Amino acid sequence: MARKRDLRKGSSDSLLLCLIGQQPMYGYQIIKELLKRSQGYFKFKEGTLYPALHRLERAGLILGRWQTLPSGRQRRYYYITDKGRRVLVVERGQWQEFLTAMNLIIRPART
Amino acid sequence: MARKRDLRKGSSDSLLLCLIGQQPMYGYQIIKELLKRSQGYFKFKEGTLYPALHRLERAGLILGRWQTLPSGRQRRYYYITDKGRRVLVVERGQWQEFLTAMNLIIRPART
DNA sequence: TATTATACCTAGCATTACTAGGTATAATAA
DNA sequence: TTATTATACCTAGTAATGCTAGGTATAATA
Repeated sequence: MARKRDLRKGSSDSLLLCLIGQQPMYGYQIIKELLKRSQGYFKFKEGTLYPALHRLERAGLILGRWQTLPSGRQRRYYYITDKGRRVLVVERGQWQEFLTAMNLIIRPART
Repeated sequence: MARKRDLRKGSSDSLLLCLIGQQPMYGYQIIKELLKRSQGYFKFKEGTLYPALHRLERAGLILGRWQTLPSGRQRRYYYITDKGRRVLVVERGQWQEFLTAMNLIIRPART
């Protein structure tokens, strides 16, 4: 049972949208940021992250722009779109509903 | 984006294990109970539930026993096993860790 | 008699996290 | 100088799982 892996299913896209909503970021940076901010919990793999970013961009929730550093290195920065912000609000609500429902089962009120 | 569906991925098995740990139940009853206790949130489909129960049984976390009602109708009651209880404790911890990590990203402490 | 509720099951689809590979440059260590 | 590590992007294919859509069968109700 790959529990930890599966727990993340369905929350990854929201997590990325939320993070990019706080500040534009590029892929490699997102991996490092999630690792740091979650105190080591979220170890996103590239095979998870990049396809997820492409999904979000195809859905119009984020927008990627190539940026060239003085060194010549290329980075693709992602920005949240207006649509992305609207979806983020909805997803926050859905996340809360999900938590509420989970708690009703996991911690049933004593009768 | 099938968000609600995906949010459940990875939590379904734990949810079922938790419920059966509270009281032995049969499949049809579990669907009704989850719907009732979650105030309408968890609408488990049969195509989700029964394969999940079989997974849990194959993993030795629950045990199914056929029971015949006076009417002659057959029900398969599932009981949590000792192994199931141990796994449940672990999964509870993993769930909490996951929530903690999510909150660190979603609700970053103001600096 | 027809419909609904009960009660179980499964094959196949869609989605997604991950493995394992690839390309390329810059910085650092040996 | 050369090798390694870090940075920075990408994708094909695999495994896992929720769901659709079908199936079987009985009991209760309209």
